[in-house]
Amino acid sequence: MTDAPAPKPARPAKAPKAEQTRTLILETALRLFQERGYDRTTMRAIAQEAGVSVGNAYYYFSSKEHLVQGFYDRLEAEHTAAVEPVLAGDRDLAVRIRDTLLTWLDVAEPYHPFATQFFKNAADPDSPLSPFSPESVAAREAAIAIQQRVLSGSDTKTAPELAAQLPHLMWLMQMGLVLFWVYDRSPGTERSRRLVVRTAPLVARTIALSRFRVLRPLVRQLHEVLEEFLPRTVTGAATPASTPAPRP
Amino acid sequence: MTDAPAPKPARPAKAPKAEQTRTLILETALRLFQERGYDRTTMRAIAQEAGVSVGNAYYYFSSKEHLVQGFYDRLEAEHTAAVEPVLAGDRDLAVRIRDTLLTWLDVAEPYHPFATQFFKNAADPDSPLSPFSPESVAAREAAIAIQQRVLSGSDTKTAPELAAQLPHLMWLMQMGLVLFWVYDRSPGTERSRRLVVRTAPLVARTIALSRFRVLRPLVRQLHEVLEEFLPRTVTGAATPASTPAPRP
DNA sequence: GTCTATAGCAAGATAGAC
DNA sequence: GTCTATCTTGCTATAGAC
Repeated sequence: MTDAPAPKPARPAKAPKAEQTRTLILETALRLFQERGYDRTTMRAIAQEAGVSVGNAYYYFSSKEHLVQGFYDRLEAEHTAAVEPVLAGDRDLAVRIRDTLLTWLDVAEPYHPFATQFFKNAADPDSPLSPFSPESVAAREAAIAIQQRVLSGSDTKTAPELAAQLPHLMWLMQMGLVLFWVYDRSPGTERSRRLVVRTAPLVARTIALSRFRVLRPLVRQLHEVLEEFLPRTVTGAATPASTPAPRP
Repeated sequence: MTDAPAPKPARPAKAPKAEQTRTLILETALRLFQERGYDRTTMRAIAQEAGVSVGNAYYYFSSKEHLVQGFYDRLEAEHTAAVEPVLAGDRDLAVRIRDTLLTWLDVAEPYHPFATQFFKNAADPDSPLSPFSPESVAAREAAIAIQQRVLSGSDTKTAPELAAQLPHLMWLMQMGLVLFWVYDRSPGTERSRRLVVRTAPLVARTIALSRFRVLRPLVRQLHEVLEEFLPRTVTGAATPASTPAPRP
């Protein structure tokens, strides 16, 4: 292979200049968000700081919210990377749950000041930033996949009925933690960490207990409720034809 | 006493004119919210429709959000009234939980279209509309008090350790339902109703089971976590000196 | 296809006069 | 307490340069 010195790359991921501008705008926005907070960062300021026109910023990101989606994806990617040692480590379920969530708190920590500010947009059902929105499918599925590995890599056996639903359920719990974290004003979000440390064993124990005889009818009932109300169990593979009727 | 014909009233609840203007603005706003939705109701429109200036509207309500607080309080009052027969009725816990929540859904139903629009503001920790904000204490305590009556009026005995915390916990669950309801796009929010019907027996059963031997350590652990993380157990009466350190 | 410049709208919020 | 005028900012639109 002769190495081509030409600056003309065979097949750039996108037009290189465009991608560059796009990244520049995103980076600038994220930086300003972190410096001044979401609300106090105007589109004008982002454009100016990035050295582009307002129109150009809107050319790449059709709204201020869409800029945040970039942050969203980055956070998920960072967590996925950072949590790897945990998933490959200890097999004790309580430890795995705890460390997975603590890792998320670590990764998210630097963004806490401005995350709280745009969180309200994430809570809007109509916003693309909502964790339940179609735009967030990728990040959501990645997060659920992590929970699945938390479970499957542990030495705890789960009630077979719940196996397929537990990762999704645990993701919901994680959303609860995010909610708590957003409201958490303690220094270093110490309270959120403490909540995780205290709750993880509780959750692990509950999962383990779900195989107990006495709890069988309860678990069965829970299974049915989840079956009906969870959007759809993880990764289309499992549970082929269990929904009574497809919702249009 | 000579009756003074002067327009100077002895001690009106507030300056009468002021109170009148305030109420007028609030009623107008609530009406417009219901007619057009939250976002599409401008402060200009509210002011115009109420026959006052924009500045005047802001004199009484320092932001658009503060206008919604009025709605908040009204909803809580309506629920309190409507739920009375339920609280005085059947002693079966599952039934009480179910009907209390169904009643809430009934009361809230007319507001669903615009409630979803301002919900995002309620999710902002810094907003006075947040259910956890100081401004919402009144509505929150009222809601928790209802849950307390749901429990105390039932024939189910609860684990003594959890007794003081359960109402608060059930209120949290109710907040979860509200979240689901906000996202619920099914006709007549039928899915929310179904969720209540399916979940209420599950919750009642879990509460009943909490007295079981096997679950004792779990319940104890749960108690400790709640003790630490619930803002403070209902109505200052109970649990006098259990917090480790008062947060400033 | 990428980008600038600029003008303008809508709507939340504020200042200061009366 | 109330008003008018003004500011701010997210967002759109257009016309045109490269």
